[in-house]
Amino acid sequence: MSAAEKPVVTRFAPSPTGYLHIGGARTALFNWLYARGRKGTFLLRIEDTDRERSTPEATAAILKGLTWLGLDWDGEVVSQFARKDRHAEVAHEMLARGTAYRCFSTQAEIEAFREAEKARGVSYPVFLSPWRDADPASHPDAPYVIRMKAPRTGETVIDDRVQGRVVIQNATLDDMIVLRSDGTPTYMLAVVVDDHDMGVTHVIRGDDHLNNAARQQMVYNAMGWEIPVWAHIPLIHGPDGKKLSKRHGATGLEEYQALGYPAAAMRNYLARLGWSHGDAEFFSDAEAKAWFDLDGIGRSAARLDFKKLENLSGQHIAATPDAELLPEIEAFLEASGQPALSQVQKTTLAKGLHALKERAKTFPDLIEKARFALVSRPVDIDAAAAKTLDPVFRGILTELTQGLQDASWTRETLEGIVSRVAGEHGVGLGKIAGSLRAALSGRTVSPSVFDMMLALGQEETLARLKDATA
RNA sequence: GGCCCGUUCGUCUAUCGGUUAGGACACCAGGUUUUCAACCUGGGAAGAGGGGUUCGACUCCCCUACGGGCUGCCA
Repeated sequence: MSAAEKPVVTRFAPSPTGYLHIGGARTALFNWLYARGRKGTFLLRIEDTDRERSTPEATAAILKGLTWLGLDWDGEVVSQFARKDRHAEVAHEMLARGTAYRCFSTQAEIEAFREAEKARGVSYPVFLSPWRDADPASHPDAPYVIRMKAPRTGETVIDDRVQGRVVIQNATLDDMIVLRSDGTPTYMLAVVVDDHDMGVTHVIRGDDHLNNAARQQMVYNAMGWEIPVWAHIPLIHGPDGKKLSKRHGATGLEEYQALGYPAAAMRNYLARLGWSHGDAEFFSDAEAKAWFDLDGIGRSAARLDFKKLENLSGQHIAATPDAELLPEIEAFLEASGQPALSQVQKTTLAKGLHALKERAKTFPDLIEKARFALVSRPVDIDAAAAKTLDPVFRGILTELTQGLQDASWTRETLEGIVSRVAGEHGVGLGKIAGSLRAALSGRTVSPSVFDMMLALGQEETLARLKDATA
């Protein structure tokens, strides 16, 4: 059974040298969707073999980011560093099989070689170790690295599900080091050993690894292991088409959380970046899992488009049931360091949510629009709103207040009363709504006045009206 | 420098030799409306350039340009 026929096992393997990059998040999403849509397994491995740059904080940030994005992994998180003995073991097995050899060339010698070659005009100096076929009896008692005995001629073909058939001339590749002189494994060895041991069937990763795949495939061959299905996906660029960097603002996943995009919207947006399923733009996780396929992945780099993310965000907020939305809003408040909602605020917000979510694009946007429900009396009325509360309209509002005193608190009744009062005074509904809006929210921009009255309740509504007309 | 990958509206993309090159976001105009949004209708907007192959190329091949990646005892 080939890797393509076995139960799917994918993995996300970030190196813990910083926050979870938006590009990495998408790679994780693709792996997750592929596995989850096929009843497969999605594993997580932290590539922490670079002891200089790896930090526990970065690992924690990555796990936190994935958790927020809703990408759950199976089993324990694997630490690549913890598996170093296994890596060394494989390197020595390669030695025993004759597919690797000890190389005693020093870094200084190799550097000197490269310099000399370049000076001679050789543009791609391939270091050929003199120890490749040396008699072990001639080995000095000195530090050495273990190099893979790579084929010198012919070509290595990467059969990639996204990039197609990619051919690399073996002559352009040197004998890569699999085990350093200090006995630690290099990345090229570690990934292969780990992917093999973890049973990974599909390697879905950024195309910055496309060239590496050729050398890694050689390790699979050297060990007689089955080659996984390769799928090298294009990278994500900033809005300007250039490589993603700090300068573009939001490059870390946690920044998107702080910006107030729902995780569901993030998954939807990221999935559409480089992948498509016909004309599907707005979809659920269930649909994404059912539709996601390697064939739908594009071959060119995509740019980040915050406008589209925002639009999708608004659609997801509107589509989320109130009962699920409220906890998400509270989580956002906490994540962005804002004060938690009081019981009263929560109750009022919950009642107005159905109307608010239709008009908000992000959580901060929703909070802003929910201002009327979050402030307490006396409501602060800004200058523009105060203009609508002139003596004439205050009189009308006073009358309206009386009319609302014993009203049954339903939309129909409220609309009836407000238009009746408007009619009696010969003013348009718009004018009276403006004053009402000012009294209830203190602003000239707010949700529908009826939605506000319903969310606020009779008691609070009347109290705010009395405050404004006093 | 070398090797590898890529190039359809401003952006994300559909198209898998024959379409008036479709959709979405954004933008513009109009409509609706108690404000703002939302919503509805309409509009402008694309195959990098040049050679082939073919009855016919956005689709296949080559070259150029541009963009990206790799080229470590980093991952």
